[in-house]
Amino acid sequence: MNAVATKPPPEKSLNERLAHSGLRLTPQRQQVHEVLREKMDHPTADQVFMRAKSKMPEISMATVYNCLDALVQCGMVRQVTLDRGATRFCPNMQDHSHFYCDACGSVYDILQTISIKDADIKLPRGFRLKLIETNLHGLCPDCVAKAK
Amino acid sequence: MNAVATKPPPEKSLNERLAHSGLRLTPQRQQVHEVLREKMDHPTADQVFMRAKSKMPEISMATVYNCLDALVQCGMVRQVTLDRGATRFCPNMQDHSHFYCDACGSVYDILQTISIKDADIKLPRGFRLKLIETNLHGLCPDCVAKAK
DNA sequence: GTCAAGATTTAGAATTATTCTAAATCGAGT
DNA sequence: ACTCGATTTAGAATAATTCTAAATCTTGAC
Repeated sequence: MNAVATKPPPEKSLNERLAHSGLRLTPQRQQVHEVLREKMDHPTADQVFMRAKSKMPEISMATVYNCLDALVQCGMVRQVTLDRGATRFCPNMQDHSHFYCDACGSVYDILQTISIKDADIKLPRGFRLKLIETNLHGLCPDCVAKAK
Repeated sequence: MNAVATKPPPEKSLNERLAHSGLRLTPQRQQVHEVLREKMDHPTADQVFMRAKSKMPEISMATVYNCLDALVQCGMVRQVTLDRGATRFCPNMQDHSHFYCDACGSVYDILQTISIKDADIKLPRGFRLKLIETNLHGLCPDCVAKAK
């Protein structure tokens, strides 16, 4: 071992971000983060639990949910789908997208979409693109008003 | 009553679409569809159930799910979020979007997004847009290969 | 260093969302 | 009227997530 700074330890940034959100760096949070980085296959909470458990057998499901929430909150992890909760349905078959109010959870139809042509998405070889789903997130007029 | 064709009955199109998918027009399916069109607030299955139940007290939750599935299948209704199932997580905080394989359910990172500027979305007055989530749907290379 | 306060973890129960099952009913075509 | 397959129903089962209360850990004040 030498005393010279080598690589910055990868946890540094995690610690900083947690701290910035008023959260502590714990072995469980580290472990969950590590599991996610190890195999970036977009696992479910349950898969994360099983993988973390193999390294840290005492970890519980509730902790995995807590850790995931903490990591999302401090910006180290994204939820692939921003919703958690019941599926919603819409009888409007016109081409349109949805605006989600992050404050009150309501959903509005927005009569504008991004077409596959306009988007000009370059996919890796072999993928067949059928549809682009565009979800807009922000505040609805009511919640903008309340936010003052 | 007269024999002259007046307005085409609104069920016509529903019936046709159901038929086209090999499904029958039933009072329950009509009712569920009507509930959705009556108040286009993107209700959950449970909300649809309660609203339908007030007009048709014997309807069951299982039927509401069946009807919603039938309506989605025949193209009369959209699921606001295309996922049903567990939330997935992703440690990649680079700006990117997700490709969902509709056949096998796997998710891939696509290092390209549509920025708020590029999208040039015109929202009604009062909305504050914070983020655009773009989800790509189609077939992954493996499933394209299998599809032959 | 010791202690109190607050944060975190834990197991398990509770809740919520969805799917499954098996029996009853319905409806189209004969 | 009869049959067959589709549909509906109630309720059980499963899956996903959240809640609860007790135990444990950490940090900062002394």
